[in-house]
Amino acid sequence: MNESENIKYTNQRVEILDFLQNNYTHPTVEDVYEGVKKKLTRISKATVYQNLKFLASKGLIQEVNIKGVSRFEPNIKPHHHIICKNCGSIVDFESKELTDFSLDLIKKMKEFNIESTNTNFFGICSKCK
Amino acid sequence: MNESENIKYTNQRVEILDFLQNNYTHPTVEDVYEGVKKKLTRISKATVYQNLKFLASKGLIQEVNIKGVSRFEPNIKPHHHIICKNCGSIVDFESKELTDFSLDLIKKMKEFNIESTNTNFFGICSKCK
DNA sequence: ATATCAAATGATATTTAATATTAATTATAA
DNA sequence: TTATAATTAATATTAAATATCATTTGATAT
Repeated sequence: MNESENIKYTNQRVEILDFLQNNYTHPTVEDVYEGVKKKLTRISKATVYQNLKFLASKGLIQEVNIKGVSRFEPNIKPHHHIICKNCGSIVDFESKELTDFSLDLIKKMKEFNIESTNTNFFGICSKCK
Repeated sequence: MNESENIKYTNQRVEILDFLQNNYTHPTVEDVYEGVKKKLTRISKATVYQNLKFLASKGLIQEVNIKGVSRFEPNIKPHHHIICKNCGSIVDFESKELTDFSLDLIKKMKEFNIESTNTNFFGICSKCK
């Protein structure tokens, strides 16, 4: 983190960030809460909510909403998601090519000031088929 | 609708479908409820929920989840969305080119059986900037 | 035209995700 | 070490969505 920003490194915050940086399954708040509780048994779910929002606002993690629920991931590079319609599992798909293609296509849209783009792919994963 | 499927055309269902087919603002359930209530004053919100789900399952409308809330639209062709980060307004972006490009890119992903794709563009709309 | 019956409705209760409030606690910098 | 601003934890509240179920309705066969 950026020392000029005066960020407090509390135990809770460190554990939440650590949990997420070792987890590429796109966990929900509930998942993070359950995971972190193993080390910090007295942590409150509100703290998990607050810190996930906070860490995302600082750009240290990324929030992604899938089918109405927020999920969090350590991969902060622009990327896309492949989502299983059946089990809901999510896999990252990094493709600068796709991001660039999308942004290039949208340039003609003068009314909107486009800043970012992301593509979701829906299908059936190998486990489910 | 498909007559072989034995679908009941209730007043409520017809009004909900009609409301949506004249509305390209991607209304929420609440929006649809408020809109339809003008004609069917005694309609229940549960009925709106049920019918929107039903109509989407029949492919007559499309459900899209933006920032955690479900929205519904009459445009059932594959398309993409441009979303204002500030006011939340949503504009359709039809581009077979982008859909095809995306699907073509993902073909190498043998584990997943990809069926569809959609891209969200985030930015600031003309009103907000 | 009427009876039948599965489907749909509406009212309400419940669940779930997320946010808000606030007193007590804690991390940092002076 | 102290001051103080941020953070925590517990709880309350809100909002979206789903579940339940008695009653009603619409399509079909007669």
